[in-house]
Amino acid sequence: MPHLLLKDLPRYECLLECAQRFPELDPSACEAFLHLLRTGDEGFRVIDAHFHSQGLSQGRFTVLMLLADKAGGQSHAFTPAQLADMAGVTRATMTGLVDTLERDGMVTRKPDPDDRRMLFVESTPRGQEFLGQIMPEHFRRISVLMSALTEPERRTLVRLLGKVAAQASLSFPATSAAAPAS
Amino acid sequence: MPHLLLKDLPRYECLLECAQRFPELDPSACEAFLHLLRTGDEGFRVIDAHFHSQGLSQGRFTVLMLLADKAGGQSHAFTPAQLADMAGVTRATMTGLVDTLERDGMVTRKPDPDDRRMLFVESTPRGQEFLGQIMPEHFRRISVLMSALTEPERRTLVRLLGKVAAQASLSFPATSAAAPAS
DNA sequence: TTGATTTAATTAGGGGCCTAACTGTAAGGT
DNA sequence: ACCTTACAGTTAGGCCCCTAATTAAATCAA
Repeated sequence: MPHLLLKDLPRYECLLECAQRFPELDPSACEAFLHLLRTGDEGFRVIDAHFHSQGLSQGRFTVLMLLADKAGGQSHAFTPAQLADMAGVTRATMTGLVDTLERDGMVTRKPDPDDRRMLFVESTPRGQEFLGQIMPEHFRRISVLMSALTEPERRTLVRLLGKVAAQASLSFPATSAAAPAS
Repeated sequence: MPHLLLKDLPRYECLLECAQRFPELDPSACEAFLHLLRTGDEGFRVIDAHFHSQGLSQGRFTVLMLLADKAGGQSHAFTPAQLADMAGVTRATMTGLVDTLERDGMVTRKPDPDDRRMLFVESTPRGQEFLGQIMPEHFRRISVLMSALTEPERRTLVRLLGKVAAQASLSFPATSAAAPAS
């Protein structure tokens, strides 16, 4: 599940040594990159452990969140295609997520009376209630995690991460995944 | 595969609104956390797309890296248990990774003459050569990604990420995965 | 020697994600 | 009407990761 499969990050001297064989290796870039992946994994691990202890997965949690977007306790209704697009997964994956959530009574599928190809996914009261029980601990974990940083540090982190994310989208667009040729 | 299943991060006002329902929600903490997960995902996506275009996965790449640790082109030899420990995956997962790598001629299993329960995994010359072809582009991608940051910014990022990772390990130790009750 | 315990690797089965192929429905051209 | 195209959701099959059970071998105690 983790992005980075290394329990211990290589030491900086190791990167320097490796850079002698590979001139493309920028040691400080590599170091920052490894820290990024590892810290992202750690953060994910913390919230994912909570989800799993509640029988949830990141994907199912996201779907419940998207369906619960409105305040007031009323549920949104989206088509699987809309959900897949918002969550950034394929429609096939969304079918599986909705299958599991429906099996557990968290959401329901309702046919669209106007277009028989389509259907709407809605959160059930039970799904809403379940989400409401999960969220406080979820937010608490995030707060604890980020309590390591002061407010100015958080702003700095967001700014630096934003630069990297922008660079990624710019230099390696997500569309078509792996487009080597041309 | 991604950690964060949200194409677009919620706007800050949205977090503020949500915080009225959930007092545990620390908006600036949440914002920083979401940026961390998203940027980690983006970075991973960039290198993973490269791996996939070469028929590799993150796990198999890591195994090849671990086996190629020595300079001079000679391969290390580790047991599956050692590899699993270094990579931070289970032994069962390592069995599968070595299976695939062996099928593709990248590594070989060699029995331990002293202990017939054990075996050593070694990289083949083909595996070494393949890795040598992959690495330059791998490092180039990391360099491009991190070219968004200056040297001082990289150091700041590493420092801030280190704080968060330390907090994660401290407050939510990895051992036992989900340990809710004290 | 024999039996119990520990340890190595594997197998079995499951979940989540993917791509590609399929089914049913709507819409457009002739 | 008819046929083609486009599009909704699903199914089929695969990879990667997991946990739990299994098999084989070493070790230790009677």
